[in-house]
Amino acid sequence: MSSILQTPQTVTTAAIPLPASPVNLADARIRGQWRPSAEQIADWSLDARIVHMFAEIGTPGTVARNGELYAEDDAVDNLYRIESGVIRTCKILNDGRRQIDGFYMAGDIVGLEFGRRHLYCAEAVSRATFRVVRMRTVHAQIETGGDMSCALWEMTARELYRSQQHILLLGRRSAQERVGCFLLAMANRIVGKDVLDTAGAAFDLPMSRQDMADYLGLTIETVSRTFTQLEATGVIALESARTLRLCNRSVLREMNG
Amino acid sequence: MSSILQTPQTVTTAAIPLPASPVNLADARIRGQWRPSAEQIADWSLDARIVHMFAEIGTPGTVARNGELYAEDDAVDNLYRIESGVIRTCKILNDGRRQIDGFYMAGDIVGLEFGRRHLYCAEAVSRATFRVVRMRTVHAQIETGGDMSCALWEMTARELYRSQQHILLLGRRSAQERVGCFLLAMANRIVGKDVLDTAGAAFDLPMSRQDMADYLGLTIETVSRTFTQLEATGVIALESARTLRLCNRSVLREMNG
DNA sequence: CGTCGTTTTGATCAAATTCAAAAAGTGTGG
DNA sequence: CCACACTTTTTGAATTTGATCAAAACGACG
Repeated sequence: MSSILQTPQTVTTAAIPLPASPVNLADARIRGQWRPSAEQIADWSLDARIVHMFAEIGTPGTVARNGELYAEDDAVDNLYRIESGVIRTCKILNDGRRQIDGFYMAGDIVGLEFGRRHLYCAEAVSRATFRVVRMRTVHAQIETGGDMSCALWEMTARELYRSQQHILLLGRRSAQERVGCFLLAMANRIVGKDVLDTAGAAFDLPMSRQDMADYLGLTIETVSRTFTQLEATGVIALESARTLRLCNRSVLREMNG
Repeated sequence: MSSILQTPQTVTTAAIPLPASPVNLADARIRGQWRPSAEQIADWSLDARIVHMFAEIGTPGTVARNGELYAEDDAVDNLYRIESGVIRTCKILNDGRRQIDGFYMAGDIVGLEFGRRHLYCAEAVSRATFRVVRMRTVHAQIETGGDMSCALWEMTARELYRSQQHILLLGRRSAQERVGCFLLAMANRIVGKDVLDTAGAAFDLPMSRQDMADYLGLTIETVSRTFTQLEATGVIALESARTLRLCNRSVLREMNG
């Protein structure tokens, strides 16, 4: 395919300056890992339509700790919106190794897959409450031509983003970095994004060391030891096994690469 | 819909300023990883609408080896459909560590993200040809109410599926298992799914050991040694560094867990 | 108080990385 | 076709990280 004409419009190379952007790139790079840039997040405002759908036609429910929302290979026919508690999605290899794919908390949507059957199961880390709608209903809404399918796309894209960050975490990071990134992300998630510099805010980790290990691709002992190290170096302070404070966020942020 | 753009475009490649840093640049990601169940795959027939869109309004283009389709943080404004060659998507941490997110081959769609800016860059493992359409055009199609948004959802869901498999690979598998799974997936992708038991078919790996290492979260040395081991145990046969045959697929399949 | 599940700590061990160098493969120009 | 430069791949030895095995400490709860 010999082409003589080069249209500079489409394909950019490293040599071509990026379009001017309000976002400081260096900054974006620093926090690239766990938090999408503010800009990115803004783009992803979850369609209010989804929220309303759950509020209006969702059926409330609860799961006890370790209870199952659905199992691996179950048909995909419900969509859940978590209202309280924490859900984990995970897969168990045939020799017993477990990989946790993600943790879902209030406001998160669980159960969204395009295929017919679930690849991962969904279980409650702690007792959780939620609302369910049937996928059939969601599909019906799509048929009506609203922008429901766009909302589904958005949600799936967000999941994809999380997965990609997770890949980065598992592929190229040390145990310290994994735990550090995880804690920073959890803190942001739990105490909120606005208290970035309120180093003092203590919060509770909802999941066990084993859950963290299975999310981070480490053993429970390594996770525990890493906590001890991070405490020894003053990066975090443990008030109890599950309650901690981030004392040095900049160190944690650096771990983000 | 008459095509507005018909001029083939070429991305200059030889001139791409790849810093000759000590950092090794490895290549990209694999589509069709880890075999979804046949059922799963069947559900995911890619909307023919997308294919036709590229055929009709896509602008052809090429990238040379190591050339860039887009960089990290570039605006998301094109969608690419690969026609030949291999593309990798990857991210480089600030200390030079690289993670390859996926490898894309003929028929795959590259560049799909919901956010405004790319999280990963896309580079050519080998000279590649493709067709581009502007995201703006795609969005316009969505507005018209067709099922384009459903197709986008489908594609994103497929990406998500692959990412999740990748997580499983990186989180809980040994070097041998990683390489084994990878080779099986590549063989399925390259020689086709129908020759599952044609153990003898030799095929070429399009990417370097470094690329594989960066995809698998290993070092290049470990990948190389693992090849040697797999050959020694008769699981694979290496005709040259890049050409191989899978001699014992059942062993490889077991590595999948 | 005793039991059970979780977390921490300790002592090895193994897998993968790192550092270093040789070998094999590619491309160029004479 | 060969020599030379350069890149990719393989191999070796030493080192490091995290895993494994084992047991103690801690906490919640009947």
